[in-house]
Amino acid sequence: MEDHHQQHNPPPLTSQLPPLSLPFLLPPPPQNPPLPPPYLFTPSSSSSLMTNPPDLLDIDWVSLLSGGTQAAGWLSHDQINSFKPMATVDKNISGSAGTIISEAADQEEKVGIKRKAGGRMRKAAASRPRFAFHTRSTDDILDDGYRWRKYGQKAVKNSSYPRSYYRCTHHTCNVKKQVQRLSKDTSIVVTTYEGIHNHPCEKLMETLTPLLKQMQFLSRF
DNA sequence: CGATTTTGACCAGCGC
DNA sequence: GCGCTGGTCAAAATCG
Repeated sequence: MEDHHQQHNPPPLTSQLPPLSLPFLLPPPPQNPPLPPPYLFTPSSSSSLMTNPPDLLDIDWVSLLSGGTQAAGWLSHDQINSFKPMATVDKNISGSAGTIISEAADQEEKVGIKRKAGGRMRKAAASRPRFAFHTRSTDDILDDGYRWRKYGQKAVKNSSYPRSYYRCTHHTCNVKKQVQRLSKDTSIVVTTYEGIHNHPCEKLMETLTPLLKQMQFLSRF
């Protein structure tokens, strides 16, 4: 890994700005179009995943980037494009679009899962927000601005492509995601997020820091 | 040399 | 109980 530009020394005025959060940056959710029907994701039955998916038109970046559990707003292509500067998401999905296809919080609670592996007890993932979405992309990895470390890969039934398991590299963050390419339509990548980031998006902050400095400078006049 | 990826092993849940 | 499957661990390999 190279530098992460962490030795930026912001001017004193930085501390006077309001705390930064993603919803602060996002436009209000549009009234239309209506939400598509929910597509439930059952961890133990990947074969039933995404039968009859909705059109691959829009992606719910509000939920995706804020780690929310609600498909609160469906964004137009223009709105998606307007987000390009705030994250490098578009780098890997340029010419592509995606959509939230499921929102399955409390799944593990429902089935009462307390897993073990390698002889160690795992933390029960109680009420971990979990949702999946499609992206049409040649790249398996969607650059969502966070840093991930791969901790496993598994061949799954009824799919000719393996499923990859990633964990957020931030020390205190326990967010995970699974990435899998659809065998039915190899141009589609299914990404499932589990949990909520408890830290800001590094790339987002990198992108915004110079902008904030500029705003601070201009606000002095 | 630290961070990340790869990959085989391990384990729990589920269906039969 | 047994086999199958999915999720995770951790040592080794690889990368930058």
